[in-house]
Amino acid sequence: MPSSKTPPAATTPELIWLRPERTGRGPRPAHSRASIAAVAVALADAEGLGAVSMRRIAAELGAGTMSLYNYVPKKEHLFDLMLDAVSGEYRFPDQPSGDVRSDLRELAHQQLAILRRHPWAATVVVTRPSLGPNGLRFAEYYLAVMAPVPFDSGTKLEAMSLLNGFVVQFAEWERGGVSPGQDREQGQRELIEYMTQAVLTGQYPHLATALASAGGNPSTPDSVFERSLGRILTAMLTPPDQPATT
Amino acid sequence: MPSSKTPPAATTPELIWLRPERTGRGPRPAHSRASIAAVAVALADAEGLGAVSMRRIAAELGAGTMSLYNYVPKKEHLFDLMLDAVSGEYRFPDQPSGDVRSDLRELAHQQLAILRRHPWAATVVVTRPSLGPNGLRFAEYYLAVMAPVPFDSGTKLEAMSLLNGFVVQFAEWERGGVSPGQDREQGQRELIEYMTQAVLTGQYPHLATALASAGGNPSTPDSVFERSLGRILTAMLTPPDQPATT
DNA sequence: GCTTTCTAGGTACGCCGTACGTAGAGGCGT
DNA sequence: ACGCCTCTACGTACGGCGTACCTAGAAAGC
Repeated sequence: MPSSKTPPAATTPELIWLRPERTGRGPRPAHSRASIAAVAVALADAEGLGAVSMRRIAAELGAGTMSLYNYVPKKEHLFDLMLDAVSGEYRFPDQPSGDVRSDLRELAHQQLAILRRHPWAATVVVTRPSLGPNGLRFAEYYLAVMAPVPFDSGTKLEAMSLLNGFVVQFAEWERGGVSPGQDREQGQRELIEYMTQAVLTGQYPHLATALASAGGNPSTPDSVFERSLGRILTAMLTPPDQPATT
Repeated sequence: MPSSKTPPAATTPELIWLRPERTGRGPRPAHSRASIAAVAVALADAEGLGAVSMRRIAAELGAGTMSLYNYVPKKEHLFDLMLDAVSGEYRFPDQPSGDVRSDLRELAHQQLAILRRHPWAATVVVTRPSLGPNGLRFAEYYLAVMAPVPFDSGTKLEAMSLLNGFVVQFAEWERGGVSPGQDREQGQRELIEYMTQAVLTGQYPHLATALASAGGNPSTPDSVFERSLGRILTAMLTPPDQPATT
């Protein structure tokens, strides 16, 4: 009776964190998930996400292309590893300060800093929100910060998504929404040119006045972030059915 | 003196909306940006964003691969066209109702409906926020809705980003953050499995309790959307420096 | 020591985006 | 009316991609 051999385990898991990095048999691997992730992160930082290919990473490691597949079964998993690697850059205090709002603010600032250091990460996190060990650390600390707030856990996690989503969107917006090698300056200029000439058709009166008055106050990205963050925090910490209307 | 021949116009614009669709010379084109976009949208709806390739679209149109490049100079521009095509699905009333909050709510619902009809659109909009004619229509109507609100235009546009960003993030989250052909069910199951076993290590006490209490109330996606939307609206409509703390 | 299980890596397939060149159609200036 | 000149259509080809599949050989367990 083969019952002690573990039930067939179905198919091998798709989630990389469920695959053990090493089983103990066979030759010692020459690399590790961590080192692979580090190389990939460095490459993406230097040349953009588009430069990250299995071949390239393998070459950078001095390995054969296909050897990489022993560590990273699919390219998507590489992104998971990269994301979790940069999530390791968070620095959490041993204890939340007790001031929920300012702790959340600090968390958001760290997240923004990380996304600025690794601009590709915003793109990745939005399309592949995988929760590796460092992602869990983040969630854990976040929940610790939120401990004094009297919401149920589901609501707290919804609020976390709200906050994360905002920071990521902001980072992506700040990047100018440009693809790898593109010139941000030119993109901005052309967008303004297009909007200006669209507005001249008279079909967009409100946009016209908005555009006209926009020239005045060129507020810095940081101040925009600060203001919007304040709003988001307020929204997060408002009891669920507070708003009077609708 | 060649001065009447128009100044060199620098380089051809990168923004597709700045390129005239047709100049009037030469043979009549057999296709149009609109028809191309329609084909691409249908294909992405049916087989996912990954199935959208220049070759495939051209084939679907009955055209040679390279002919497509007469209409769409780069693949990225194809995404711009697709996005603006689905943005054409918005239905705006002639006049805002005057109830800002409920008009914004309606706008958000329409946006969510569109993103549910075209799941790929969330991914695209986040990496390539291009503003085509229909995008401008949206912004215009949004500003009309916001007309009674006494913020300056910059702040209103920031608020729009907040709202858009939220809806997009929600749609992406709802999709389960899975890549084209992936099985969402399995992804969810594996994620839960991983979190469960991670929590068992005792390193994540808050997560543990959150996970334990989460089993109770399996709130529907719609109710989550509704609640979070309410918070976002509150955040948007709160005067910029209202919050007392920090 | 034998077996079993792992790692390393080469080869090859079918995709992709797109640079470039050619052929011909049709509007415009004269 | 005619010719020019610009535009469209599209085939060919290049370099790159992810990865399926296969062969060797190294080390851990019995």
